[in-house]
Amino acid sequence: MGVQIVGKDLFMGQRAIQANTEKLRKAGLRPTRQRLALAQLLFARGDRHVTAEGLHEEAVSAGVQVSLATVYNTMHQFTASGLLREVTVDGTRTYFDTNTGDHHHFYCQDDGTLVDIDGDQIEVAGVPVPPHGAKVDRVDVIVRLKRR
Amino acid sequence: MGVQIVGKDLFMGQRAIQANTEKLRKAGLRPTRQRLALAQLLFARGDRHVTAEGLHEEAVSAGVQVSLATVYNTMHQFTASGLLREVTVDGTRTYFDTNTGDHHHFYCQDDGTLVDIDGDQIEVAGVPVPPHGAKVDRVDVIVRLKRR
DNA sequence: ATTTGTGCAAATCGTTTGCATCTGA
DNA sequence: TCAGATGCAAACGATTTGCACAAAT
Repeated sequence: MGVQIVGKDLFMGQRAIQANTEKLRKAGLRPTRQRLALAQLLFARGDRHVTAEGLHEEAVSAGVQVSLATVYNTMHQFTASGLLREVTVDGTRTYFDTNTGDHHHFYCQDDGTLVDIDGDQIEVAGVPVPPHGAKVDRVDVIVRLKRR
Repeated sequence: MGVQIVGKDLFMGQRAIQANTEKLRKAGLRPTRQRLALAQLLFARGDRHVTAEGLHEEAVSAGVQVSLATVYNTMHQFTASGLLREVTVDGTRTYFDTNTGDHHHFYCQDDGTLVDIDGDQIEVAGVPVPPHGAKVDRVDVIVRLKRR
């Protein structure tokens, strides 16, 4: 007991299933097996930065049966529902961030690593008034790092 | 007089050719016909944000014979030489910015437009010390806009 | 039962590369 | 002359899409 079989995937505890089910429901998404499993991988351990490809590999090696296309779809749905946030730093790959709060990023250009910077730490002053008919959606600060 | 034929392209004045030739030489690049033409398109009128695809179209409709592959190569060479700067905002396309000085950007998410924000205007305070062995290469601020 | 999600494989898009051919110094 | 630049077309990798099938309410 305490472990329920989700399809063929037995890595989620009863608690986790309930928590994620509720999280998905609140976001207006049906708690399917794949979404539950992906949510578990994404949200179980703190803040993460993942690519679709990366999450797919993780899922597969955790024994979750899910296609790469579904991972892409799911991550976009999660993003649209506010469960994830897209981070664009590199052009060649899209990162998804499980931290949807106010924060910024270090981006290590040498190895493609992302590290959060708390929103409280950085202050951006002097943002000009947006052009006519537009309003500020978000301000992203990316601190690009290179090897010393 | 005043207009020299560059291959089949007669849109560059003698002055422009000389100016761009020198600019390329200083950057350590041989002033070929294509590079001269692209430099002219890029640098003739103030600060610009261009995609490779966009610049290629411009070149073609200006009567410049150049392939898309060469435009890509050239823009990367210009970037490596400090004549251009790459701006990553969208993931699906790479923008090149003729403004290589200290500045930031408005990004209009609805139509993909970029607008410069002067470096003096914005101040970023509180950037944490970079992780071990890394140093700050650059700080990018992207103000994402949406329609009001 | 009806709506919504999933998987697969093919299509797409921007970008890069290999290589034979030109061209500027 | 001859390193360096160009063009073309093919290769590429990440992402998206169309559609038949499966699962959730």
